[in-house]
Parts: sequence; C-alpha cells; structure tokens
Amino acid sequence: MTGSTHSKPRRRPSQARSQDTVNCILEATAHILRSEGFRKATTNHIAERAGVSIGSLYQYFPNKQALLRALTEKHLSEMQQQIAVRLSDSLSMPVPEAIASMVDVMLDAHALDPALHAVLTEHASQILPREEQNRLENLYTDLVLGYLNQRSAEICCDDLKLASFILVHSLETLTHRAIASTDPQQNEWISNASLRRHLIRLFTNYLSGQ
Amino acid sequence: MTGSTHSKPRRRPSQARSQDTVNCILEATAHILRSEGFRKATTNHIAERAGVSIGSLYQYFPNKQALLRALTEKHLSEMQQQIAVRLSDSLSMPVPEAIASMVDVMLDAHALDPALHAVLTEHASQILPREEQNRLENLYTDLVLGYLNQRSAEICCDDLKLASFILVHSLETLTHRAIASTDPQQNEWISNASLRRHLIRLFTNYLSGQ
Amino acid sequence: MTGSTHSKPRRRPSQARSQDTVNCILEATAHILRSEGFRKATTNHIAERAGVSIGSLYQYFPNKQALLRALTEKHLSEMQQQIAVRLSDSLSMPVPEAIASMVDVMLDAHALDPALHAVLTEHASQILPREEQNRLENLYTDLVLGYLNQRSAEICCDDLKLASFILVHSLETLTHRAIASTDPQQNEWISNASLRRHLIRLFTNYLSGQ
Amino acid sequence: MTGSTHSKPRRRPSQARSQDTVNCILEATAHILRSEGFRKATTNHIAERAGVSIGSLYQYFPNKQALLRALTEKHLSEMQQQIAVRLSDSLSMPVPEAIASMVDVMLDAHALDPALHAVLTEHASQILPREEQNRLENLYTDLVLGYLNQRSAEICCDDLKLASFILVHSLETLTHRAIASTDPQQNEWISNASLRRHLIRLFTNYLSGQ
DNA sequence: CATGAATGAGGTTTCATTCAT
DNA sequence: CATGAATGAAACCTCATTCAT
Repeated sequence: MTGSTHSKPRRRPSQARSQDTVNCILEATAHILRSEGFRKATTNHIAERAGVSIGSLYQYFPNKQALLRALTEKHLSEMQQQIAVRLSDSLSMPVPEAIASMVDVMLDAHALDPALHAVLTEHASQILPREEQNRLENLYTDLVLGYLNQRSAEICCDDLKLASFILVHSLETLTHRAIASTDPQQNEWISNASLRRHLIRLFTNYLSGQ
Repeated sequence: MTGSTHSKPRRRPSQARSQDTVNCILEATAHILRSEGFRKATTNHIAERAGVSIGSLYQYFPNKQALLRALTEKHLSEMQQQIAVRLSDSLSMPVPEAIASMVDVMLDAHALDPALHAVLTEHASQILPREEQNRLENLYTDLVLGYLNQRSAEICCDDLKLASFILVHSLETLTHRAIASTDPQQNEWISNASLRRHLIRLFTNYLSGQ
Repeated sequence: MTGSTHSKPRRRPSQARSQDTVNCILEATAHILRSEGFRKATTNHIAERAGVSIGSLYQYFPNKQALLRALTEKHLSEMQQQIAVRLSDSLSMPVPEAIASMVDVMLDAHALDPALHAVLTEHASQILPREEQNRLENLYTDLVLGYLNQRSAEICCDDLKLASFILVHSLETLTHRAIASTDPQQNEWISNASLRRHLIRLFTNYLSGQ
Repeated sequence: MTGSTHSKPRRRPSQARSQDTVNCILEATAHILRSEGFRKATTNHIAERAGVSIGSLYQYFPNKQALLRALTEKHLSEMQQQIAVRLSDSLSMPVPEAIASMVDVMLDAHALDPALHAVLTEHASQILPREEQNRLENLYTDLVLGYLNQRSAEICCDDLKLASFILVHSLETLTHRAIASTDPQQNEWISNASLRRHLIRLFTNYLSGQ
C-alpha cells in the first residue's frame, strides 16, 4: 500500500521547503495588496512580511512582475476552477436557468477573495501584458458566445457577439463593484439576494425581450 | 457690450499668466498620460513638456497628487458639463426616451477624451481618495435615482437604488470598454450604432420588463 | 568694454554650475579608478567622493556606463590631442626621424595620466563596445599605415599593414607597461631615455633591416 | 609492474572523486569564461554548469578568488609546461634560431586556449595580486635574460634586462592580439606564417642590428 | 561530505521635492 | 515669481557566502 490516499509525506524535503517559501511569499504579497494597496507592495516589504530575505524572494521569482503575475494567475485559476466546472453545467440549461446559474457562479467566484480581486483587476495593465488581459477576457466571452449560439433559437438578438460582450462585462463589473466595494455604506444596502434577482432580470429580459 | 477689445488684456496681468501656466501644465499632463501612460508622467517630464521649470510646477501645485487631482477634476467636470445639461433634459422624458438619451449622453461623454479617461479611471485609486471616488459615483447614481423615483409608476422595480446602481455602472463600463479599448479586433466589431441599440434594449427591458 | 579678455564672468550661472558638477564627478571617477581600482568605482562612492548626491550624478549621466564612457573619451581625446598634432609633423620626416618622433609622442602621451590610462585600458571591454574599441585601435594603425605606404621606398617590408599593426601595438604595450607599471622595482630600472633608445632601434631595424 | 589493472581504481577513492569534482568545477569555470565572459562567471552559475551544488564548490575553494586563481594557475602552468620544455631547448641555440624558436613556442602556447587566455589576462588584476602578476612576468623575462646573458657576445645591446623586457612583452602582446582578437577583419589578414616571419625579423634585427 | 535554500550587504537607478540664485 | 541644480529616500535586484538538513 504505497499510495494511501490520506498522506503525501514523501515529497522530497527540499522541494517542500521551497514550496513553503513560495507560498509564503505569494500569501504575503496577497496580504499586502489586500490591506495596504498596490503601491505598498514593494519587494522588500513583501519579503519582510513573508519572513524571508529579499534574496529568497528573487530565488523564486526573477523579478517583481513575475511575482505579481504568478499571484494573479494563481488567483484567477482558483476563480476559474470554480467557474469552469459550474459554468459547463449551466451551458446545458435553457436560457433563464442558465443565466441564473451564471450569475450565481460569478457572485460566488467574486466572493472568494474580493479585496485581492479588486486590486489585481485594477492594476492588471501593470501586471499582465495586454495580450494576456485580452486572452482572459475572451475566455469568458467566448464561452458565453458559444452558449448563445447554441441557444440562438430562444434568443431575440441580432448580434450574439455583442450580447456576450455585454453580458460578461456588466456581470463582471456589477458583481465586482457590489462585492468588492470597501465603502461600508454601499456594502450595506446591496444584498446578494436582491443583486442576484436584479441581474437575472437584467439579462433575461435583455435576451428574451420582445 | 460684454467684451470691449481694448481693456481686457490689461486686466489682472499676473493672474492671467498664472492661469495660462496652470493650463499648460494640465495639458502637458493630459498629453503624457494619453500618449505615454501613467508611469511616464513624472513631474519633471510634465514640466519639461509644459515648457515650464519644475519649480514653477510646484508653484502652482503643492505636489503631484494635487496636480493629478486637478486634472481629473477638470476632465470629469468637462464630462459632467456635457452630461448634466443634457441629462436634465432627459429627466423630463418618459422612460424609453430617457434611457435612449442617457445612453447617448454617456457615449458622447466618453468620446470626449477616451484615452485620458481610460488612464484616469484605471489609476483612480492612486489619484483620488476613496471618499472622492464615491462622491463622483454617487453623483450619477443619485441623479438617476432621482429620475427613477419620479417615474416610479412606469417602472417595474422593487429597489430603485439598486436599479440606478446597475444602470450607471453597466452603462459606464460598457461604453468605457467599448470605446477606450485599444484592442483593434474589438474596436472593429463594436459599432457605436449597435452598441447604442443594445444598451437601450438592455436597460429598457430591465426597467419596464414584466 | 563688455568683452575684456581677462574675464569670462558672464557665462550663464546655471551652466557654469553644471559644468563644475560634471567635472567634479569625472575627476572623482578618475581619482577612484587611479587609487582604488575599477571595482571600487561604484556610483555611490563616486558621488560621495565628488561631494554631490547620487541624484546629481544621474542628472548628468544616464547610467554608470555612460559616465565611464565619458571619462574614457575625455582621457583619450586629451591623449589624442597631444598625439595628433605632433604625429602629423612626424609624418613628413624620413623613416628614422619619424620613428624617433613617434616613440617620443607615445612616451609623452602615456606620461599624461598613466595610472588612469592603465585602468581604462584594462577594462576597455566593460566600458566601450567592441566596435568603438576597434575604431580607436584602427585610428592609429591607419595613421601609421598611411605613413608607411608613403615611404614604402625606404622600407624593406612585404606587408605594411602587418608592420603598422606590430609597430602600434608593441609601442603601445611597451610604453604602457614601462610607464604605468606601479611596481617600484621595474619603474626603477627602466629609464625613459634608454627605453626610448631601444624602442627606436627596435622599430628602425625592423623597417629598414636587410 | 607500475600499472596493475585491478588495484588502481580502489586507491584513494575519495581523493580521486575529489580531484574529479575540482576538475569539473575548473572546467566549468573555464567554459563560462570562454563563452559567456567574466561577468557571467558567478559562483552559482559555475556550480550549476559543473553539475555540483554551490556548497560543494565552497568545499573545494574557500572563495571565488581562490577558484579563479586556481584556474589561472592551471592555465598558465599548462602554457608554461609547453613553453618551458621547448624554450630550454632554444636556449642552447644561436641567436637567430633561438628567436625563431621562441616565437614558435609563444605562438603555439597562445593557440592552446586563446579565448580563456584573453579573459584571464584581461581580468588579471581582479584575480591575482599584483605581486603574483609580477612573479609570472618575471618568470619569462628572467628566462630570456639568462639566455641573452649567455649569448651576450653575439648581441649588440647595452641593457640586456631591458631587451628581455621588450622581447617578452611585445611578443606576448602581439601573439595575444593577433590570435585572440575576435574581430573577424583582423583575424583574416594576420596569417600565422607571416606574423611569425615578421616577429622573427623584428627581434633578430633588434638584437643583432648594427 | 553533499546539498541547495537562505541570507543580506551593497549595487544601480528613479523621481518627488526643495531651495539658492 | 521663475529657474533648474541638487537632493536623498527608497525602489529593484545581484551574488558571494553560510548553514541546517
């Protein structure tokens, strides 16, 4: 029984320490971005907060950009993992259910780490090359476009590409702004339940409207 | 006789020159932001481009933040001037026309200086304190909310505040992304005309839908 | 009497200060290179020794390379100024006198700032791009080659290009090593007079030999 | 029975492996110096290329200087081995043959590993203390001086020490520059055969000239 | 002895800001 | 008021070296 399911203690010790350090650095970066903002995320500050020397940071990340990129990719891939699985389910549903599902998925995904998401999104242009930014955007619009094409019979729309653009971006912005807003006043009055209801209506009426 | 030709130039000579210098600096800042990006907008570079000494720049603006703030406020107030006048007209129209008008106003406003608008928006958090950002946001949502309240009879909606939030933010994002996007592929397929039509339908169906 | 010959006090004050600073930085660099070596010539150390802030150093030189390049060019141009004038005189003399003159010129030129010359020569590859190094080398070989071609009747040699290569490089190395050597033992026994005599004989016999 | 086949491999197992590691590190250093230059020769890079850990490198060399010194000494001793044997033969010949032989020896020695020789020579001051550099230089000059003293009857020269200085240094520089030059233009036109002929004439005429 | 993760002093460079002229 | 030379804190990053495993 070499491969029992409950333990992975045999990983090589050196690599375990490395992975710890890497995680430590990434988590420190995330923490600083969340609580102190982009400008305070200097490599020295990150290393200090991670409890490692500046040299260690540069052992694992060739430069600051790469560190931020790695964090962004990790964060986005965590969101995507959530999203991809559930979205593929949605894509077999009829329009109203599919929209409801999409909204739910998006709300949940943004609830994962809203503060970090806000900072990373806001500074995307300084972290990722435009090409990569577009790739990420198209990832969703293409997914939705595929779905809309499939269901075009139920949809009253002359430009499905534009429709997916509108759906994805307004959904993204509205969930983002509603959840990530650190303004206590706003957070208060936007309940997830009613936001959900409104978003569903916004999109349903848009696609199926007369 | 509002403008006698011979007396005006002599009035407040120093103040006029001051205003010139200030405008010069602001325009240089805007130009650099548009064409070279946020990172290249150093105070020295701005002063050089404006044709004034760095010392003069600091004569008129206590620090870089203040300069960026002033530019942002100028830009937003120019947009608002356009918007406010025409929006107040819209506010007396019935829902469908009002929405069409709002969309038009927004599209026009963003067409004013899209590149500058993109940069300022993206770096808002580094320019304005959150408080000020919220103030600007509420400026629109409150305006729209006021209108929706006035027309609540024609609207099928249980939370007009949330509705105005949704309207303002998705309108803002979608026009912004559609216009300011520098991705040639996207610019190509999003025609203003069809975007306009879709936005109108999105919001009309949302508010008046069953 | 605005232009009296004994004073130049009207130069613009700002530019005078700048030039002072630049000279100060260059001299500090030269001093450190001479007395502490290439490795100790850090930008911070240079600025400190020059009595200016590190910021000032970078106001006048975009980077360390440029500073070293400027110093090298200044040094070489000072040497060349000496050399060029006198060498052009030599080029009209018959072979034996021309060689004697060339040796003298070289000895004098290297006596200008031997320690600095040694360091700059040794690290040329880190200061100048190879292309520039070659350009400097060819400057002399071409000059000598031109002379040899002109006097080819008096010279017993089948390959004047190779001859000029040999002349220039051994002259350069031998004067350089003899003068710049900081080993007191060697400096002692190589008198300029006898070195001069030997070099002249070395080259005269080479060119006019049977 | 000097080489029994079955016993040798077992002798000093650790020391043999040590020597292997040391050679490996030295060869890696040489390779990097030759192909990537002095600046890229970092201890970590060397260790990686040698296939040993950075810790092991420091097991065998107390610091980077010592490593470079060891490599330099190894390289020079390999050159010297070639030179010493053949030069001692030359020293019994009459002047013209001796000079021809010296030139040949030098050309061959420099052809051994010209790229490495170039790098080590250029950075000698950062590798060896001046004292050691002088020791190496004198090694040759003293050898040649000894020969010249022995043959002083055939030589027309008033200062044999200076003569050996001139011989050794110009021979060294000219072979070095002719061979190690990476400038394709120069490499092309300097054929070893004609360089050899010219060097022989240069030195022969110098020593035996009227 | 081997390993390689970790260290941190110190290098280069930037840029908002000040202040003597 | 205008100028622009000067400032220096602070950012990013390197690499020789150490030391726990």
